[in-house]
Amino acid sequence: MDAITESSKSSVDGIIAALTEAVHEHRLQPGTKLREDEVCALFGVSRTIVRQALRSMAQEGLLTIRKNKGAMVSQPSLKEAHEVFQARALLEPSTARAAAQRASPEDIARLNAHIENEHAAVDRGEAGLALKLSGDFHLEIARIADQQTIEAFLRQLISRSSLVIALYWRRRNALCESHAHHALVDALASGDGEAAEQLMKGHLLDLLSQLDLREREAGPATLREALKR
Amino acid sequence: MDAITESSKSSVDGIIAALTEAVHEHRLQPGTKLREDEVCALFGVSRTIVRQALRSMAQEGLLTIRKNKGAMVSQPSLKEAHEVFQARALLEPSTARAAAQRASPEDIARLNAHIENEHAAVDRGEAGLALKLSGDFHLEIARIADQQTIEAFLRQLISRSSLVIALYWRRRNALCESHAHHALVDALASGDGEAAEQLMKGHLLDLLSQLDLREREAGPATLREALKR
DNA sequence: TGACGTGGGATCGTATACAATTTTCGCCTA
DNA sequence: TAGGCGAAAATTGTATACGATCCCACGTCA
Repeated sequence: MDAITESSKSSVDGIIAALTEAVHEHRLQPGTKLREDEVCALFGVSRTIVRQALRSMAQEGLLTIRKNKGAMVSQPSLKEAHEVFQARALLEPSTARAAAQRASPEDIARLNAHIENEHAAVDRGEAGLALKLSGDFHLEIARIADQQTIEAFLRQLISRSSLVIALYWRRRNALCESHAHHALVDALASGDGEAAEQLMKGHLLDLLSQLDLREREAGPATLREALKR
Repeated sequence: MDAITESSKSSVDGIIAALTEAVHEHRLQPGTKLREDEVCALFGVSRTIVRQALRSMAQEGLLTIRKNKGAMVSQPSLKEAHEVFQARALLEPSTARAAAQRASPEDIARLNAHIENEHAAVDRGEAGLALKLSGDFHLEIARIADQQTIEAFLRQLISRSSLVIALYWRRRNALCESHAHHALVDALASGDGEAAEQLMKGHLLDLLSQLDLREREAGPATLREALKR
């Protein structure tokens, strides 16, 4: 975790933003422990502020706090991973449909700029940044749909998707989903809600298929079992 | 706010539970201000704990906190009210379908007991309690579907529905939705997912139709306008 | 030598003290 | 008497102090 020096409206929000970004970009891996004093030193605030930030992120599912054990980046189970993508499958397609109805030329321009940035990040080999931008793309669609409630849920689901991807991503190279994003923008630009809904549904299924969510066979139950040659 | 004396696993969780229940039962109305010291005195804890509880509830949308102004029970706008029910319409029908596949006899018994309690509360004229139980019924279905992620979202949406109902409910007497709940249980008991999904969809539309979510015409813009006879 | 217990350091949980901001109310003036 | 100014009270925001719990290493004893 590098030195982070930023000024924000609220110290708490700033810490949340910085830590969340680090998780989204996979600079903070699932399982990483976040000691309060350490975060205090990094941001130059008291534990009061840091604890507010950590609790807030825990409520969003990004961190896990166990009593007297501190906070760590969450490690979603297989079941949780499935649930996250099932929830996204319920929310995002119809949101894309609504966005198609409302998208302004400025919105389309912004989305295209987003895709540009994704490409640039991929070209520079910054996979983490590309992943974060990909998430932002999905969020932007909810914003265009003008659905703040769903947008808030989606923000949470996309955050947790980052964790799922960190844990269960199959091939490390291929993150070539910008094709799908491009097709989506086309549908949005032409106001074709039905197409946007179907494309989003397919895109999410595609993402899901690139995860390795098969049940791991449980490791040896006993030490004796583990050592049996 | 009455005296609340309960022991819970965590003080914070206890306060959240008590305050949330009070909001659900409409004993705490939208707009009510919650001063920290007041809550401290009621529960016999320090402000540290109370502030944790208030912030947590604010993140769920139940309270609104403005900097240096304190916390109050949220007053959802018309737009927010629409969004809450739109989100429920996306999540609940398919959750009911999933629940129909998984419901055990014990689950059905529990749901029927729920409906009994609702009836009893209505008979005793405790409208607030009946409303809370009605919300719990919907949550129970998500629990049966074994979808913890969606259940968490639904918990939030149902909480906020309580606020919407407090603000926009049309007739104060008729809360006769137990018919709908009964039909839903029948569908769940017979494992008919399709029927459960449709019933839930209809039930939510029915609820929505009982709200008065028409746009209020804006009041006179100027004082002069307001005084014009 | 290894298992167990114990002490100290590290870390988290809660309460309190202090600072900043807002609200209230009395007083003065036009 | 209405309005505005200002000081004090009330309330929230942040930091710090203290207590509880956990973790690890060291030492003792079989």
